[in-house]
Amino acid sequence: MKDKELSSVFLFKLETTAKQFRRYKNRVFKKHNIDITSDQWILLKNINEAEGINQSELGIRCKKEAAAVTRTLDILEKKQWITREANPNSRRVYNLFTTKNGKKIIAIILPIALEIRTQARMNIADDDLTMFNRLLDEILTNLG
Amino acid sequence: MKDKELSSVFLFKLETTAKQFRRYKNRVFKKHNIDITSDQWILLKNINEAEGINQSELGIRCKKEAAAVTRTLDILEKKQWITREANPNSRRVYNLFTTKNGKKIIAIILPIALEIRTQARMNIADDDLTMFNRLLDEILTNLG
DNA sequence: ATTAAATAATTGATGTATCAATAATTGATA
DNA sequence: TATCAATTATTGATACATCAATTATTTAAT
Repeated sequence: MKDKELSSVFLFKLETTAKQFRRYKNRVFKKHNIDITSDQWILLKNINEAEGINQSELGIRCKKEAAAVTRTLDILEKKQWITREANPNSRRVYNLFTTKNGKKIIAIILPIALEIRTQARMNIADDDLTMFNRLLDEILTNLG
Repeated sequence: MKDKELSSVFLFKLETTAKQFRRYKNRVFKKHNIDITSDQWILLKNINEAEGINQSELGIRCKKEAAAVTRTLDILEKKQWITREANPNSRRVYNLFTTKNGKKIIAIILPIALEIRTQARMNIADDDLTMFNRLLDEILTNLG
């Protein structure tokens, strides 16, 4: 492949694959009749893994902007899967917790999420994934 | 790295890198005072590479849904960079063409787009890119 | 202690993604 | 040829991404 082609193809493919992955997750959730999106799931899971985390930390952890975090949390709150609790030490901060219902839906989704990951990496060896990760890191650095 | 980690890390990184790349492009365009987004650019460039193409073919080529194509073309049309011409053989179809202004902006953007690609693949060898492409194809197949 | 700077979260505006439904037209089939 | 199916494009609804601006609060500096 020519140089120019190689560079544009891999970047295009990077974007379309990421988009396809997101679409795939959303469809699998829907197929299981779970009313959640892939982005809502990322936040929900991460709150559960760090109960009490605040919004800005959650945004850093999930690589989402504060504005997006705010709005997606509104949805999760409406679904009663999380709560925002006032932080006793700072009135600016909300601490985030999953609710009982939240934990229920997490328990349902976890095995499905595993299936999704397994499917996505089918026929790809660990070594290749490691290499893949390294290249993604390199690209991220380049775009830093 | 543990198996589970490896699988979830690489998928997360795939998505965040794609997102970062998109953000990067938009910022570079803005920095050059060019009023275009990365998605508008993809469509504009592809119309130019296949003048007369119709919307559904353009969508396939750019891996975008018809609805998204329609709306982004509305924007490009408003900016007077493209036109939708009635197809004489089928009243359902519009043929897409870049305008004079469209070609002007394309000429301005092309070298910038090259810079972006060059920056993104800095310090990455062709062989690695080829391998990277193969893995992306594999993942795409898995999610097909 | 006051003022200035930084931080946490929200809101508004615009653009894109996706699904679902629809309109208009064309193609296939019986 | 009349009907049914497929195709092309659009629109509506909802969610997310991003930038910019704003509010409220906290921290730092003078």
